[in-house]
Amino acid sequence: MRNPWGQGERLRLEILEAAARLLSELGGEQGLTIRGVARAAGIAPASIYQHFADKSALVKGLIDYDYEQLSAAMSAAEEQCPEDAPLDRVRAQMKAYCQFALDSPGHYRLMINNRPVSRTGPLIGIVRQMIEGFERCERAGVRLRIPPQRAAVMVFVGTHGRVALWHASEDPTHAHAILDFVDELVSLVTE
Amino acid sequence: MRNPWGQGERLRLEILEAAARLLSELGGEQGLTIRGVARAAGIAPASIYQHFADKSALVKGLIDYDYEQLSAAMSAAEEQCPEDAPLDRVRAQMKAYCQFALDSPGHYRLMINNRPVSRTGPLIGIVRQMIEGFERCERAGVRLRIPPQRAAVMVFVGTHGRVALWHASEDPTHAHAILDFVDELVSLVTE
DNA sequence: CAAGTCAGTGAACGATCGTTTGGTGACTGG
DNA sequence: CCAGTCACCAAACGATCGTTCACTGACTTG
Repeated sequence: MRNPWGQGERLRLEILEAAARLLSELGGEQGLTIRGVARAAGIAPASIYQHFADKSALVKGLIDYDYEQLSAAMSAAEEQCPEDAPLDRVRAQMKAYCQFALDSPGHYRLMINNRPVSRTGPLIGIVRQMIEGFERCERAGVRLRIPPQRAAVMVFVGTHGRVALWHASEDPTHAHAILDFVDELVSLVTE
Repeated sequence: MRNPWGQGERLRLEILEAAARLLSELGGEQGLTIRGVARAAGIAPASIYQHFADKSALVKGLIDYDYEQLSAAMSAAEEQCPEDAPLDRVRAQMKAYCQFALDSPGHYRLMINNRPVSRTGPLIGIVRQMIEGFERCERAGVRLRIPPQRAAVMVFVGTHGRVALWHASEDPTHAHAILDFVDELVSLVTE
């Protein structure tokens, strides 16, 4: 008997990567089909079902895959900032969030719209990360106009709104405008 | 020859209203089909094509219909506020915007996602309305922390972000939380 | 009354989708 | 070598979709 975790798991990942590639090309979940993913992965549609129970399982796997990428990007951006500049760390985190949304609009929309924003979902984890960031700011002496929880929600929600409208735009302004918006949001919640 | 603008235009409206009803029930454009609209309107699917060239024309008509409703609701809310309280007028406008998005999530998402946010689109008109509101505030002596254009964009974008996340939530908090968020946004851009 | 116009319809076409099935070929342990 | 296991696939099924077409019946016009 062959080891089911050797080739098996590797192909599962290859399918997810093919799905991610396809979603990036499509720019939306319209057209993200079993047949399309199979074509992108170079296998037969029926083979998908060897690794995923059904389409919703594949989409769920893809979303988990994407959240890992986003979370890693945000952590990396944070750790690239000096420890003694907590506000810069918050800004860097949020800008990494934006960069992901700008680079992969299809993925971003899929994550937001196809995964209920529950109190235990991955999005809430990101917000909590932001809250901790603002709490560190306050402890470091940064004056906030509102409590750190509210500041984090405000910056996060505002950023999401800006990114969502950018996605809906037919004439996307340059990315730096979205990143500047993050700075503007942060400066609004600080004194 | 019968007058083509008698029964004809009336049935066009009935189809649009049936489509609006269906979209409200569905909660999303998934399932908003020619066949479904025809069933909701009590006619045959083929009859739709007597009034709309194709499905995209019907959707476009529905979106226009929705923007009229939203714009009217915002204007009505504004005019219900006293003339000498410009900040309250801005708040009332934005809350009417929220109320529409909360009452008709399917319509709201359709409007945002299926109509490119161009410099001449209906959404920009709403933003412009907000800008004028904040300019009136400034002339009336209200102190803003940022220029009125930026304040309007900030409040509008933040509100959209909050509403969009509410739509994605599986456990929708009560509507007043979203309306409070508008107040919080306004208080952030004022001194 | 006859001719013409037009909204409305039932039935079908072609495409696309998720999913299932039965079989094939490569590889395994004994 | 042989029986067993498993990944993989071609083909098909059933459903749903947008759209087209030939036809009908009611109405208007002359």
